[in-house]
Amino acid sequence: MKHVTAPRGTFDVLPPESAEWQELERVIDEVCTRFGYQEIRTPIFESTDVFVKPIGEGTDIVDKEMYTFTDRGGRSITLRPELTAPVVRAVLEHNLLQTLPLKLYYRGPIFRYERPQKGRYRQAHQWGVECFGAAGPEADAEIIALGIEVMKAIGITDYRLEINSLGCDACRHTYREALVGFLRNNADRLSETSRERLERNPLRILDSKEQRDIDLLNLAPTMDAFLCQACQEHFATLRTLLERMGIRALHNPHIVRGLDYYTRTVFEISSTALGAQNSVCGGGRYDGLVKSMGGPPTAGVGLAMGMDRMLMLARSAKGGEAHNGRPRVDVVFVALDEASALTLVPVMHAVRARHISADMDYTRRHIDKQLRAAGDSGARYAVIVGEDERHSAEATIQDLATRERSRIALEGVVGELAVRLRT
RNA sequence: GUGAAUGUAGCUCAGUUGGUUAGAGCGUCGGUCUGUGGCACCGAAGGCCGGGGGUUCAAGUCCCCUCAUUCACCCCA
Repeated sequence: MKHVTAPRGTFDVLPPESAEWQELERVIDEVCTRFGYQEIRTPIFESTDVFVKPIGEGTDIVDKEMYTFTDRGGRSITLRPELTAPVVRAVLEHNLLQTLPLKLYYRGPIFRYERPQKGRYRQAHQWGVECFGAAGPEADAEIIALGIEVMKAIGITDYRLEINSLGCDACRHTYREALVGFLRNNADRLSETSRERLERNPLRILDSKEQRDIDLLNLAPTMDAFLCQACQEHFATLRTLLERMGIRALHNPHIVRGLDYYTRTVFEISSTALGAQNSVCGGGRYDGLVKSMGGPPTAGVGLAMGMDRMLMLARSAKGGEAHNGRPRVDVVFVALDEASALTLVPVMHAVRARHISADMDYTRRHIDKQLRAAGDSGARYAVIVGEDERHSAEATIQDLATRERSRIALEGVVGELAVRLRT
């Protein structure tokens, strides 16, 4: 094994697994479109500034996880670690906020320099949606519903949706003071890492996994008591809407999210099937983000889902299927000699032109082997031509499930297959 | 970035207290069957035992380093 290998934390997607990715991408496109979102594609890399301010200094992503380098022109460039900030950048650059509300979705790779683990990669893949210009809770509800719709469509049923409100700038600030005050007084009961966070990013302590932190937090003041009237109403209406849409959401006052730009609604979807990396989806409202990036004050809500993790969940829900590594087509053409192959190639081309999937084994091996491979691959029909058929301008069509054979004129093959496969 | 476990054929894994030429099942390819599959039987290809160094008469096996994966922490998708 002296080959060059894929870089740490990256992976190749090979067939037949690549088909699962195509299916997931198709579902994302379909559902987002159905909900009135349009796709946006932004560059894989951006100016480093795009991420530093919006995500926030002091967050792990900015402090130690970004792939940042200087290009030949001396510019600081970063491989995108998430997509909300690049989307906002593009929206402002092209003045898309002229027509509100603006509803966009995206999917693609993101990069974070982390120690790899199951469900955590240096090149990961996310899809997500962003809705700009809608301040009301209907937008929050729509986005959560959209996320769940996508999960349902690929067969994920075992998950947990948790929501919380962080309040607006005003009420969050008062809460923050209260929380910090309380934690300072009890600093000796906090874990070491949380004591450090007390100065840099105190809200993050809320979702600590340390038992001693959890115990202490049960006594700490909670956000609910500090929400202003408007924030309270927003959150209450969101919960009512979700309930009326048949979406069960648990209120977890300890959800805070890792990025600085969230306001009011935050939510997370997780599954125990993923081990320690149990979060599949995260999102929330970021009413201050657009303005902080130099745009007009604009409300925004969004969500991001990890495609790698979704596929892991979809797989564990389905269970493994056996494949023999061959492409799956409906019709397999079998030529018994060179002349037959030359006769069959144009016929196969015509079949493919009729949107019927077809393939032919060009190795010209023994008919036994060809039929066996055809059967294993899951094909429905074999079209066989050898010396006999060629002399009478015919082909043998065999139903691979029933083994029934019949001979028909070569020129009738396309029509016959079209009819048989339609049922 | 911290701690731990594991790396043997394309895949899943055996390989004893160090001891001839490193094995099995599945898969792949060929044959039994000069033109009709899934079964069966026979055969073949495929390995610097993750990489490097060391101990030893002798290393897949013991020691050190390194790379990768997995698990937990951290963090998040």
